Amino acid sequence: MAQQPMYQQIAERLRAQIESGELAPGDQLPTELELRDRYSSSRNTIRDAIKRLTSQGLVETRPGQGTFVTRRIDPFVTVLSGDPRSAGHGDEAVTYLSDVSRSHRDPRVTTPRVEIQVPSAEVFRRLRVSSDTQVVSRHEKCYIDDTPWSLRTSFYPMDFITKGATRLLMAEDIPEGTVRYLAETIGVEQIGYRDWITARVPDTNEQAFFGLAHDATVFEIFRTGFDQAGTPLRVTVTVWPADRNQFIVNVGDHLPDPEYDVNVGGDLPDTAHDDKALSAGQAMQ
Amino acid sequence: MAQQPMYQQIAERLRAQIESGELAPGDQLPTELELRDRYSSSRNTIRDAIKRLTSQGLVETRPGQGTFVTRRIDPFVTVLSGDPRSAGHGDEAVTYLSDVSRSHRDPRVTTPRVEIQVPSAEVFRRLRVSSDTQVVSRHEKCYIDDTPWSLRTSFYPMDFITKGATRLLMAEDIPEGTVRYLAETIGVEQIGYRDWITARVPDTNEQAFFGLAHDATVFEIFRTGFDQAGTPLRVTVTVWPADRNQFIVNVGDHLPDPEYDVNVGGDLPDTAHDDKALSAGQAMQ
DNA sequence: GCAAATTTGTTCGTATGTATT
DNA sequence: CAATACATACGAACAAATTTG
Repeated sequence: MAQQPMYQQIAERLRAQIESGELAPGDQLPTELELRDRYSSSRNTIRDAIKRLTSQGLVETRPGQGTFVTRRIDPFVTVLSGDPRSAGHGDEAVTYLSDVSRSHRDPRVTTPRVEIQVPSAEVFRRLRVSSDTQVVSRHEKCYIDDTPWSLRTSFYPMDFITKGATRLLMAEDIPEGTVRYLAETIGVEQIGYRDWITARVPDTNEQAFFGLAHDATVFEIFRTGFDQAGTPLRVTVTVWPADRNQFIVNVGDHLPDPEYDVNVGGDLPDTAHDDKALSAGQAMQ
Repeated sequence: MAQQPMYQQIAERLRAQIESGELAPGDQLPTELELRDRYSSSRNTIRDAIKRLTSQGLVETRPGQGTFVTRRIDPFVTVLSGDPRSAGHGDEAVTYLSDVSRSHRDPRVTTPRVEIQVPSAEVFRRLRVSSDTQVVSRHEKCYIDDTPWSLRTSFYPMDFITKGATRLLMAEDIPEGTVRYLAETIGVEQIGYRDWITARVPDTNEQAFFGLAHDATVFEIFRTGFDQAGTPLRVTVTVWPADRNQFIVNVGDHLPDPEYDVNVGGDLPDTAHDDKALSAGQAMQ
């Protein structure tokens, strides 16, 4: 029976203190030197233990300051199953997990940055243009309450411009939504869309914008809009940090309000994931 | 202009070799001692570099053997937007990214492990039972081609049993599906469901079952089924490793086949995420 | 505004343990 | 059993970021 390495044991003991509430969100952990003395080990072993907690999002370290128990953000909950004929990205309904903070939320989107470019393989496949074709891209940064929320880039075929949808090229918001604008201007109507959901680590830009560690997780959702002929009219790629975003898909009509799922039990759940209870339900046979 | 630390520079150089194909999937990297000599650093610095690549899923190390470029699994693609009246978890359509391997796929589900238990907070809130209520749980392990694919646990209210749906307690598959069984036996019909999508790190059981590192990512999807009265009739929690699973949500009718999104360009895309091309589209202003 | 103290980040060296071939 | 390769652990020194006096 091999015993666990020291740094994992220390990580477990610190984790227990965090999950028991002995170390509350926002609290500073003892310094590395204090922990070294407390656990009679070396500073490097303590650092290995803290790295484990960091990569699981339980703590975050700030150079020159210390290590702190992560304050979890009340997650933003986005409904992906919207109106097939109108929904662009940005038109999604956003719900919140807790009642208390709902009224304080303030979504904000930057003015789009417009580019003519040759898109990535993932995009041109979905837009069904050949790999050396230029397209129009519109890139926006989304915030809620000044917290970086998502990065969104939409791609449109170039011939929408030549057909008259010239406002796609303007670096300004299209208040009525690009879907309606395309319908009114060049008669291209969206009859539905498909979301393709993946997860990966953030690249350097995303780390900087969202303030994420290099080993954090982001959702990357590809939304392809289709017209009457089943032709893609748009591909929107949105990147969302997994530490502050969740998604809902409703299938069928007349479902109860999602918020009803949340607060019925009375108190809010722990902000941390309830690994223990779930593990009990899913223990190996 | 601060220069990057050595271990990050080395990680970048190794990453470049991997993404250029100079180091192909499955290839062994030079040993830590060889890399130490090649980059004139210490073994610990090399190990820090490799840790970065490991946490991003680019390489995996095997004690006693070496470090190898990750072979990416051809992802399993699951459609979440199914038939509102019938879909349980397990009835989803599964698509595959590449044509070549499609015919070789062989999904398999274990015999359910049935328990009477008090569920986690996340579950009892969604099932709308009070926090000390017992429910029936049915837990299954799902494989595709003998690759661990997902862990699924469904929770049903206890009074379904007393009303006559006793097969929920049997540790055996319900071939027609539990949704139809409940409709035929006790007249509880599902009119729709809601999926709630989150991502987190795997717990110890999940690491062991899926063969994941402690800092990998799993999707956790809560599916709540609702009956005619808008009452939850079932909550299914499914855990899917992010390295081998993607999801599709179709909104609107008559969308083209998802597979059409994939192979039109001819060749398959790189198995690695195309960070570069996307970053170019999303660079900071 | 500056210097000192504190705290984490990086890098090296070394030794020993464990897994695999 | 021996050789190889990664894993753990300790110690040390200096760098960089932040706070404090």
